[in-house]
Amino acid sequence: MSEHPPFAVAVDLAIFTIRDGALSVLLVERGAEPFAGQWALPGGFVEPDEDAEQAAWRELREETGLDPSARFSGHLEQLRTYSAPDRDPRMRVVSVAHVALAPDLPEPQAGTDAADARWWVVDDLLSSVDDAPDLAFDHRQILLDARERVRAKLEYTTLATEFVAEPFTLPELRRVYTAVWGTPPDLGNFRRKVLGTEGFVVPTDAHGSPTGAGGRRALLYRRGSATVVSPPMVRG
Amino acid sequence: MSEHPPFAVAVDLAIFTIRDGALSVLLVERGAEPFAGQWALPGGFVEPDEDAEQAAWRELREETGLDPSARFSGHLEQLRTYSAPDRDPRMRVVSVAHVALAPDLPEPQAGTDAADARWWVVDDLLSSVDDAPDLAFDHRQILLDARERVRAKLEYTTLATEFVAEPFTLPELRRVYTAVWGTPPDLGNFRRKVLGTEGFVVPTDAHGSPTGAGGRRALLYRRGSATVVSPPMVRG
DNA sequence: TGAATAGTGTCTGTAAGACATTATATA
DNA sequence: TATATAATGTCTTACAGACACTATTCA
Repeated sequence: MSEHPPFAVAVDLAIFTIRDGALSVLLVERGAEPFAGQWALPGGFVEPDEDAEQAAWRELREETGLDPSARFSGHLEQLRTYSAPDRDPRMRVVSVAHVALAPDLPEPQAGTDAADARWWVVDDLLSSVDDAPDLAFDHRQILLDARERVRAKLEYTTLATEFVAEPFTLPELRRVYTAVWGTPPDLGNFRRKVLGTEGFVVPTDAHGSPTGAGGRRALLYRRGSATVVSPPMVRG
Repeated sequence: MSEHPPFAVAVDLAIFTIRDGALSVLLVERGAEPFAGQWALPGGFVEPDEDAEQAAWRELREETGLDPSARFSGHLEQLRTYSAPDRDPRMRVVSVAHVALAPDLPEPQAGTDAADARWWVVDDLLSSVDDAPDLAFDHRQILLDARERVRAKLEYTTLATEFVAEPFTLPELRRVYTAVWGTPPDLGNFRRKVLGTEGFVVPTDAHGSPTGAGGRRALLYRRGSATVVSPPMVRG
């Protein structure tokens, strides 16, 4: 036990957002071996003076091209660590995977060692549609676990509000659940649950913009201070 | 980003059991620096040919002195990874912490580099009672997170059955919840929930042993195939 | 018989499921 | 006006909370 073989420690990120009503994830096309030309979750190595969470924040800023000084609107949390001995053909690398949620980020920029970067519809990636790429490393498994984490957390937390920009309407928030769970929660019951959970959302006195297709204009809300929903919302 | 500084990767284990009605955790007294003489969670370095989970199983067998060939009755799962740059004064070590649950294990044996090993009542360790020791490294934080994981998982999974040896009685199972949550669930409601959840427990036709103090003898059950409890049990 | 423990039954309140209905906007 | 969307209301059912009651064992 006095041995401690050298490892590299990396972070990988599943950065989710809702685009066109679909849960989407940011992938980068690898420019270097291994898996050059294949799509992968963004990530990088942990530096000597930072912990995994700091490294994840740094990668998040780099990959999304956000101003480092700008306050990130969204959520970042550790998912789990992947450590199969052969998960990277070059050497022994353990990856501390993270999940990030954000409202409508700008179109991504290809990073320094990425050939390209773009948003993908998660269900397309995971249900093996025709033109869905194989993901590099064990990133398909990470993405599966990350999606399940997000699905589960929508049930018993207020995390869904991290997917919408403030101020937001309840129909917008409901579309988050629809995208993540694949089926829309009942309109009336959804409103009852959200508005009946103290601190889930706080009302403003303003109305949203016209919907474009006609129809009543929705009221606007901001995030409340509550983080847990008890009893949980249930998946349709 | 082509650098990847060398790290050591370790696993640490919070091994829980119920002893004398109290949630208890196995600690080892460190025999070597750093933190020699202090109490710590058992753990060790990940070997080149194994992943973190395999390393955790190996450490679990070593620390509990179980026959490696014997089937372990219990549960092991990854908790989270701790990676603060200064968490080990010797060098850069990231630790993939795990949680293990087991019914009444035998008294532990001190391992090769541990001066001693014993069970501690978790609440005594975490509420800073007089003779409660400071834990080595960041193990107090790991233990806090591990306890919260166990508390939460009792709510929405059948994990409590991993704390009792088969066959078991419902009063025994109820004492698990009492120990973990600190307050006993209502007797009748507890039975209704457990028996009403398909596959939580399966009845046998046998009765348990006399209680010693008089009283009706409880029926015996085995674990069912269900893993989730929905809607969840709620903490008293 | 009385104390201790295991097990059953019942009333009540809360909240979810499944709708129907009303309100406000645009074309 | 018709249509589309947002918001509210209502009836029913499932289930948890609280607690009373019965059953079985030992001293």
